[in-house]
Amino acid sequence: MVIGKPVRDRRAERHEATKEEILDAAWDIARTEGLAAVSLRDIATRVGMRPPSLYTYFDSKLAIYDAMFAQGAQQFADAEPWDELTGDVRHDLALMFRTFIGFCAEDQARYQLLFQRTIPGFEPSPESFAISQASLGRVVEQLERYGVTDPRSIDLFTALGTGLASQQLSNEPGGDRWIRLIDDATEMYLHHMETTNQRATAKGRAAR
Amino acid sequence: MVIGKPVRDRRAERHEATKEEILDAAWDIARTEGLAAVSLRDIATRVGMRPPSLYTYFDSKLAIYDAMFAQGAQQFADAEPWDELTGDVRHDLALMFRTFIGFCAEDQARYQLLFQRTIPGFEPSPESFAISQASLGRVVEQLERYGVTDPRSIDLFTALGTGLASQQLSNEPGGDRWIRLIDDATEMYLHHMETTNQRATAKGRAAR
DNA sequence: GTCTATATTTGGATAGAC
DNA sequence: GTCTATCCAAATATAGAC
Repeated sequence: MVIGKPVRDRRAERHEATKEEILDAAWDIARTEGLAAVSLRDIATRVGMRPPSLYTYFDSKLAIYDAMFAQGAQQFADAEPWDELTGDVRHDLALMFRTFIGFCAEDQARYQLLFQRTIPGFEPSPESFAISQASLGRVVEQLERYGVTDPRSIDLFTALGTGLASQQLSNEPGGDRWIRLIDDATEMYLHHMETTNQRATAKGRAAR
Repeated sequence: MVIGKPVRDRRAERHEATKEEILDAAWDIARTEGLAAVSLRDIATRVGMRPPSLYTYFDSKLAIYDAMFAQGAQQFADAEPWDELTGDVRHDLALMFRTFIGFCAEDQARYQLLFQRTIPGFEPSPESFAISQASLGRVVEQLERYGVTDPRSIDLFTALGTGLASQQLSNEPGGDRWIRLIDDATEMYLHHMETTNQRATAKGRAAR
């Protein structure tokens, strides 16, 4: 009788689990001490290792930042609310704003890592960057479905979302002073769509 | 005959001049290597000193960051375009956007230091912070002159400006892709003013 | 896979001579 | 005011034993 190869690689699974644990510790530090304050020493302490042992899992500190970037970008992709779209422009735009701004406001460190260049020497690998680019692409596609095809209007949309998120985070982290402006911002942007060369879809207009 | 006290204190003047030199060096490093990469060692090298000598001028590294913050806030105050206002709402709002966004886009490091919390452990002293708060206050006053008294609308204004600046800096530093949207943003915001409880002043309306 | 030991660099800060 | 000397701590990273 022949013994088959095991289907699961328990060693690899364990390895992956430990990598996750290390990243969790790194996020903890980033959130409490600041993204730039992450150190191998502190990570090691939290996971109960000595610093050199981390090199079994990551090639360098920047590799850890990169893995964090990939995680954050994936979380962003997972947060996209495509299954909650109703076809009503007003509702759907507000939903997109809310999702983006909520995601940003949820975690300042993650926002810094994903959307700003704050760590000297760090930039995401092409693979990690691709994840976040894909998410942005889906936002653009969705806007286009509502007739927003002018690149300038798309840029204005992202600027509005970023502005609300950025102000919320830097002036009142944890609060909702700018989050509460999402409906106003949506209304304002809707009017912009209607008065430039943009057209809301028939369904979108009908729902008003 | 009595010899009067010297009017100028040459020693103090020299001291101030050296402080400026040190801050200039710090800005150079911040702009080329990143704000977080500023170190006493590098500053000292650039000004031709040994690191300990810097303590004659500043009590600590954070004190240097604080002095940089004060400088940046003062530059912001000086950049305010109050003498270029015409009384035309459209013109003046666009001018305010352009001034703010131009100021931000000019220097990423300065933007980071003034408007974001990116250096672990740093926060501006009350004196330095007051400088930037005063500038913001003058912006608010000006908006109020145009009838924008609703705090929510004021917050929406700052969010729009911040969003354009932020997107410009993080996606296309040195470019003008979002800067070119200022007139569109102004138009959009103007309509928001007109449709909420805001009123443009008679003079502002008349000029349209 | 984890450790000890170690290298190396960097960094902020102080003491005290000149 | 500037320097040397020094401290101390933190930080990333490697070598090699277990």
